[in-house]
Amino acid sequence: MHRPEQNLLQGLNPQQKEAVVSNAQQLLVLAGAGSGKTKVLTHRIAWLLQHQLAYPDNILAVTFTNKAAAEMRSRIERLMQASTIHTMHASVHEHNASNLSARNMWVGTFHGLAHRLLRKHAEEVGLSPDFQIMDSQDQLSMIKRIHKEQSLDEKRWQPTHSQWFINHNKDEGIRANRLHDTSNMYNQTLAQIYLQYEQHCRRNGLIDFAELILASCELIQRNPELAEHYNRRFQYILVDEFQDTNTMQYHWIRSLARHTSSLTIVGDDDQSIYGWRGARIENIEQLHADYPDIVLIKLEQNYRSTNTILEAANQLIRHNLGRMGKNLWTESNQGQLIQLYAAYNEYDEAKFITSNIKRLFDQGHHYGETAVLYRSNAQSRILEEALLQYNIPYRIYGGQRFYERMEIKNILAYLRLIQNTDDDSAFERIINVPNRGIGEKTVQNIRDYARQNNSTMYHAANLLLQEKQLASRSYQAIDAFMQLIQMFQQQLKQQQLAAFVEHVIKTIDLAEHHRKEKGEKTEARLENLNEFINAVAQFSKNEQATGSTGQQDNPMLLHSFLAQVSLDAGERQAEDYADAVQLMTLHAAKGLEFPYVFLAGLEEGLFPHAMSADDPKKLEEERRLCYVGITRAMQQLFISYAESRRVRGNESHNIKSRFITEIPETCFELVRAQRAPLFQQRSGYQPSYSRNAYTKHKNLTEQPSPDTGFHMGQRVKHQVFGVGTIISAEGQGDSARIQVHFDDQGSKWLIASYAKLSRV
DNA sequence: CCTTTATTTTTTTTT
DNA sequence: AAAATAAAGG
Repeated sequence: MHRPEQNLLQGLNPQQKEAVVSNAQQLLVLAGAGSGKTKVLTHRIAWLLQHQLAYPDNILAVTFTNKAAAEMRSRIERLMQASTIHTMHASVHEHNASNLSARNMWVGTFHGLAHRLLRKHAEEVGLSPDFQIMDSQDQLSMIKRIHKEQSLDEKRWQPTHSQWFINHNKDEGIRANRLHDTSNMYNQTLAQIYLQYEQHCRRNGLIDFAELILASCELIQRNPELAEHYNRRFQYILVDEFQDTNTMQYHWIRSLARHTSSLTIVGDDDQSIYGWRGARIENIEQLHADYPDIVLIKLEQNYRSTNTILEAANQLIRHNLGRMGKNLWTESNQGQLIQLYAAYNEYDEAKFITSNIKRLFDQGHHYGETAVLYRSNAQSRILEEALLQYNIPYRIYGGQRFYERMEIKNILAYLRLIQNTDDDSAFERIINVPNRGIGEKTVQNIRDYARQNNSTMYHAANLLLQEKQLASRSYQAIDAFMQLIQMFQQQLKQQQLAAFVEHVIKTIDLAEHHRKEKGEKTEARLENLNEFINAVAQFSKNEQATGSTGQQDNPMLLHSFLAQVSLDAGERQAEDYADAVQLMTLHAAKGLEFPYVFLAGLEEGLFPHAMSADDPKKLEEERRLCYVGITRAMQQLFISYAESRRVRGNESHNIKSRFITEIPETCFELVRAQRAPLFQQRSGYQPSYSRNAYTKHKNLTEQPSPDTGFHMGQRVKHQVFGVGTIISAEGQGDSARIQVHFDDQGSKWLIASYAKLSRV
């Protein structure tokens, strides 16, 4: 029989062990990609429990994504079941067994946990007890409304900029009333918008993401007793992905930890990729300043990738300055070289990727072993088309999320308005969905009236009805709408929540509404609505099982459902278990690993993105993003770039990404055209359907080639440069270029259609 | 006030 | 290329 310690420490390397058992008051674990950081975190928690250094409710573990939080929770639960923690504790504290449930542990995202704090103490920070969370879309619509109210010039004052301004200040802990720089009109106006925004939020009972963190910080700061309470409770605070924390999140940790709690910080400065969202890589340095005695442990042994992949990653990231310094190593074998493919265009790239996936599948691999990673979501469409054509099952993460779909946002807005009539975003969104004859002018009326009376739009609409200052058509329409909402409010209590939601959808006849709109999305929309009802049913079931809500308290149930929805963007659960290729952005890929990884679109302007080109700091973040991408791969990595690509409707030509050249050539194996010929000389006649690049490309590679094409390695003669050998070629049609190494003149790129080469 | 059509904008990543 | 917004016509 194993001693319990062996269960938890078995298979760990010395550094990992040290991190798991450390009794340092502050511990910083710099954990490279694939070095087993989640393992260390979960095992450390299990270790603390096992040795009775902590009960579950003494532990606070913070991550960034819901996925990571769920993963951590389930791994801890598995460890607790496997080891003898439960029995050991139970024998000592039989009377207190309920404390031992993992449920008492606070494991979650920053936003999720902050939300939990605020729910418990809403009044103390002046929040309405039934406040709701708005996502960035809702936030933007509120800001647009404010801009309209202030009648700001739409060209000069962009709502998105105001949004950035507000969020940025909140992330730094600055409230509107602290903005004293009124030296110029510009700052004055922004401060004014911010102030207005805060008022609107309060009036509507809404808070945004940044507010969750900021308000809970203020809560702790202003209430020494509460601070004391949570301080004593959370004796062990563990933070994952620390490099992605922003100023307020770090503050949040500090205010909960003070000096009495033990801090375990895990992070990797090389994987900081959320600077654009306020993340401060400097927080790692700040940590040393704030806690001089902090113990540093580096995890540098990688258990994930082959030596080749690791070498590429190491060499790439060396181009960043001011790193904390870390060099990953592995005992694994060399592995295969990185396959580098220069595609003509994005379709050719997609074909390269799909045909390799197909090949891997034919060799007996599962589709699920493969991931395709890209810089921006827009790239997924072409890949998707190609995968469909090859009949390869795939799953796309991110992009259009479930709860962000229009039809879902609409039904959510109904539910939000039913739950809280002060929610102006919800009110505006659905007052005329489906069409009930309330046009822009009437809405503007309500908006103005609300502003005059400092009230919410729902309230203003009621006032307008009472005062009968409306044209009879609008009067009837608004009256009907208000009665509809009131009726729903009463019916909410009379049936199961899911049934109620179904009832709402039926009553307002969203099915008919979506049938009327053009396009072929109707079916999908209705399916999504059904899925939404299922989600509600599922949620109700879970809530009732955990007993946190009374059985028949529908308003409460609806309230917590809405809160959950805004915090959890809603990954599609459907087809979760199907064997499918995984498509996602590089950001979404962090923390994951796959045997086979394709990095697509490594072109200057796309990756690194043009937005980052002029700022060295941003460029370094792009490089870290690339580093993250490379280190996702376990067995083999494929990198591709396209010579030309359609961006926002028009074609653009880009050179290959600097990141490719920063990786040693010895790591690569260049993939040339998969089938001869390399390219075709443009013929005089172009059939009309060849405007579709995909069709064109298909013709190019799948039909036997006419003899007019040139081949790699072929000897050719140029009128000026003389005789040479074809060493490379790119593009097709007009843009087809070839690189010829001339015997006397060296290598030159030539446009195939102009060069007038003759065969030797 | 609604529907259809023309025009303009889009900035990349997400809790 | 798609989505959001503006303008026109009914």
